[in-house]
Amino acid sequence: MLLIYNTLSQEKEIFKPIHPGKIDFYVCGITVYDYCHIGHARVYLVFDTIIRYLRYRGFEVNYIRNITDIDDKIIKRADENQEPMEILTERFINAMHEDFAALNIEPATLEPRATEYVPQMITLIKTLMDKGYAYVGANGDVYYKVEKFESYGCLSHRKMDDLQAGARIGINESKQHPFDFVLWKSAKVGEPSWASPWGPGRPGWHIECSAMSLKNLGETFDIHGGGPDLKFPHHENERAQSEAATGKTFVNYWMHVGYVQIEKEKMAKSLGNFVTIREFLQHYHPEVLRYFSISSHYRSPVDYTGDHIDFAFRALERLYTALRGITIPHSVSIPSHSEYEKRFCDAMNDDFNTPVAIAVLFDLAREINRLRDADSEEVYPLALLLKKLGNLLGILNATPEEFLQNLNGSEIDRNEIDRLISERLIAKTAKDWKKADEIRETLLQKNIILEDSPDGKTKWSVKAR
RNA sequence: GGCUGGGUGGCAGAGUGGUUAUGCAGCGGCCUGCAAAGCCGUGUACGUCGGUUCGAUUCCGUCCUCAGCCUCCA
Repeated sequence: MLLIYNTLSQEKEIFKPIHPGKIDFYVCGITVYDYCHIGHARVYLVFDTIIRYLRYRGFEVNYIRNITDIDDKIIKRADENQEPMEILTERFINAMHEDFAALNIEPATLEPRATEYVPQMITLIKTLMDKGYAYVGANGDVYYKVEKFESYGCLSHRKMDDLQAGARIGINESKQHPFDFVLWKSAKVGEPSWASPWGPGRPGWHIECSAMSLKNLGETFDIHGGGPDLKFPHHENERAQSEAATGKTFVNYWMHVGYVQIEKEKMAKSLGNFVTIREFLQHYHPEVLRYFSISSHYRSPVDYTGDHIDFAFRALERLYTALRGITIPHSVSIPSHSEYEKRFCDAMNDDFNTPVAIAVLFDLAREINRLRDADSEEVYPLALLLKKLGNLLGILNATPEEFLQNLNGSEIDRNEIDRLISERLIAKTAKDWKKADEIRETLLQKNIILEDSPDGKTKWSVKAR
């Protein structure tokens, strides 16, 4: 039994897919006009983890994650850069793919681009016009008539009356109601445009996702996810458009991830307080960001600080240390009915409780350490299991050495470290403890920590910053 | 002002009507040339004030307080 918290009902519900064994999953993707930041990373890392787990549970997951490649901000940025919009979007789509790949986020099953679905959007807007849910405003833009959709506000749990018309929304005389939102924008000079029954123009943001999901997943599908800031108005509007057009339930389960905050404030492009994924990866191993993203529950906000990133690093360090130096014989297989795996699944089945699932990993690591200290053969199946469960969460994919000796952002190189260790071994053999300790201290100053093994060898790792 | 979600031990972070995760840090021990790592042991935690209850951190109400949304935003 799998429980999923549904934003619409605000309750955990037993998950029932429309088609047994198959899940249609739509997540709103990126508007491509800049590099992705840590806030984006968390959302897509979270859904990646969820989808990995669903697939492990045997579901065939059809994962659609769109790209918004036509939008006001894109046009503005292209204009600022004095470059064609397509060149700009292509560049940031490529950058996004690089970043996501670096984070080991599995590719979506399909990645539709808004500009490829303009005919479907026009058809959808026509349907809304025919049904009386849309009108052409005085300025030539086409608007959605919010008041006609009775359950408008249900998803974001607000009533039309509470929305305080005009309080924070500028008065637009072309609209019949302040909350009516644009479906089709008539073209301005020099802007990209498509022909339509309402003249040349371009689609509004919300209609994109309605059209792309309708085309690829049908009128009703299982799960719709996205960042928390999309709940209102984007998802509310999507729902209003889709349900008005088809007369069917749009989505069965709505999922929203918590914010990434920085210094107790939301991280956002518009606030300029963001750290990009690629900046992060210059200093840290990608799994550190993943661990940071899933070590709190996906619906909770998390605060991005150096300390919290350190915690994530240290936690992974412990897991990798448990696996370090264990060479698993090929004959060993993963235990089939492990209590650890059961606890792990129980946690994940409860609305993807990754913190509890991770706690199981640590219990496993402790057991591995114990068994290894006791020279027990039993260590091998458990090490395999730890790797398997870690991989399900998208961590422990590297070798312990790759992770523990990740020198990104360090000021010392591998050869220098090896040289100093050799020098120290000579000193140690001569029982010159003073010199041996000096070398160890020198390396520690550069964030390299040494460990002497009983067999006389010395291992090194990078310390948390 | 409306809506949403929080306030848990030194920090982070789960969870539960009674047995009180997990990680980091601390303390004691084992191990080590010394360390590190690891192992063993160790901590009168649940914002306030009331209520329900044999018993509440967990349920209900009050209050205080934090964050987010109500405009583009993952």
